[in-house]
Order: sequence, then C-alpha cells, then structure tokens
Amino acid sequence: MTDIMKDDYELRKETIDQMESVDEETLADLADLFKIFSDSTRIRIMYSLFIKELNVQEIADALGMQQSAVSHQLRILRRSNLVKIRREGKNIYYRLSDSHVFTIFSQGLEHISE
Amino acid sequence: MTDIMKDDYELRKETIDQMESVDEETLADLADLFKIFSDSTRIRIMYSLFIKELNVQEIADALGMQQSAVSHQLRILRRSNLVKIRREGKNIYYRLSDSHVFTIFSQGLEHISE
DNA sequence: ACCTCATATGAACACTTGTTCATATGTTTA
DNA sequence: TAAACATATGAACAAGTGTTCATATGAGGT
Repeated sequence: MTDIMKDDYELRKETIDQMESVDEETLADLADLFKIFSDSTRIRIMYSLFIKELNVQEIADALGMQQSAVSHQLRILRRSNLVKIRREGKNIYYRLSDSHVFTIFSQGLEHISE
Repeated sequence: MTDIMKDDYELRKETIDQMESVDEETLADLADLFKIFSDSTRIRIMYSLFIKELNVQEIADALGMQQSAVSHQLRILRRSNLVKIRREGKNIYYRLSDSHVFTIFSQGLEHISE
C-alpha cells in the first residue's frame, strides 16, 4: 500500500467511525433498500414524482405502461415508505415521502457522470 | 393538494433544476448502478473494504464465502468502477475506487434509521 | 341498488441473477 | 520447466423478480 493510499484509508476510517457499529442485519436492510432503486420502472416512477404528485393512471400514461404494472410497483414503493398516498375521490395520488429519495438519486447521478 | 405540500414540491422543484435534463437512458443507468448495491454479498464486500484494502481470499474468509463466489461479485464491482485493483505478487488487492460509494452508503443508512 | 371508473391483487410466465463445481489463467518459487 | 498458489471464468441450477391477463375491491354518480 502506498503512503498516499494509506492516508486515504486513514482519512476514510476516521470519517466512518459512526458507521463502524453497522451489523450484518443492517447491511442486509441496506441491500434491500437499494433493491428498490435497482429497477428502471421504479426509478422512472420516482423521477416522475419529483416534479409533482400524480395518480396511478397519470403515472402509467407518463411512462407508457399498463396500470397494473405501475400499481404493482407502487405497492413496493409504498411498502418501503418511499412514497405516500393521498385519496381524492376515486383517485389516489402518490408523492415521494422524504428527501432521502432525492439525495440517494443525486448521489447516484454524480457517480454516473464520471 | 394542500398549500403545505404545494410548497414542499415547489421547493423540491427548484432544488432539482439541475436534474431536469435527466433522460430515459440516464435513469436506466441509475437503476443499473443501484442494482450493484442491491445484493447483500456485494454490500458486505464493499463494507469490508471501507476499513482497508483486501485480497480476494481475505474477503472470502471475512465473509465466510467461497473464493469463486467472491470473485464473481468482484468482477461486477470492477466493471462498474466501484473497486480498483492492485497486484502484489500472486495476490490482487481490492479497494474502493471513489468516495461516492461511501456517500451512497451513508445516505442509505440514514434512510433506514427512521 | 346499480353502473362506472380508479386502483389493487393473484396466478402464470419469461427472464434475470447469485451460487456452486470444475477448470482455466497467470504469477511465484524451487 | 514444473509445482504450488491466487484468482478468474464458464456451465448448470435454484431462487427471485417484473410484466401481463383476468378479476377483485372500493368509491362516486345516477
């Protein structure tokens, strides 16, 4: 290991002191979270919700997908607390539930653009 | 939509102005990136590399896995530029390739702890 | 109560993916 | 160059996942 790399790792190690207590179960949960982001349909759904909340049919139209497929994916997003719903008459409007979605998104984009 | 939510979305919309040009292909790439993080074996490998670089057998031992399985996963991580290698004699040492891995990790952990 | 519309759900199917086993590649040392 | 060791790779298999089709649930309007 070169000195430069060693320093790099020492620095990182300090930075992740808070992370050191992460156990196996948490790592599995982490993998499960990223699994939600790993499908392009779900990514596109979340992205469409960045601008404004939409109901199921609006999402399906925007993505050129069947209502059923969208509904199945929304179920998964809801179960993981990534989206929340609001009922208005017959329609159900979906929106992103917290800002972590945005942060995870933008970090991913930053990695890609290199 | 309530006024509070409207404000929330207006605010978010401003924040993601830079994101607005994201096209379908980029979203697919994004999903592919997160797909790498979506397997607990790969997550555990990356986590083990936070502390210091390791060779293949050290990773396999640390995770209680077969060398072959680890090697297959390392291949995937390498292809996505998430790890880099350094040869030292017969051994090949793996290390994380950039700090985005760390950032993506910690954002994920933050979401989980809620 | 009935019909209509929006959404959800279950089963079936094709496709993807991670692991194992066996073996190949490539490097060091005798 | 041959043996020993570390790593990579290909084929096969089991398990998981997203979509479609058909249908169920639930709310509003007549």
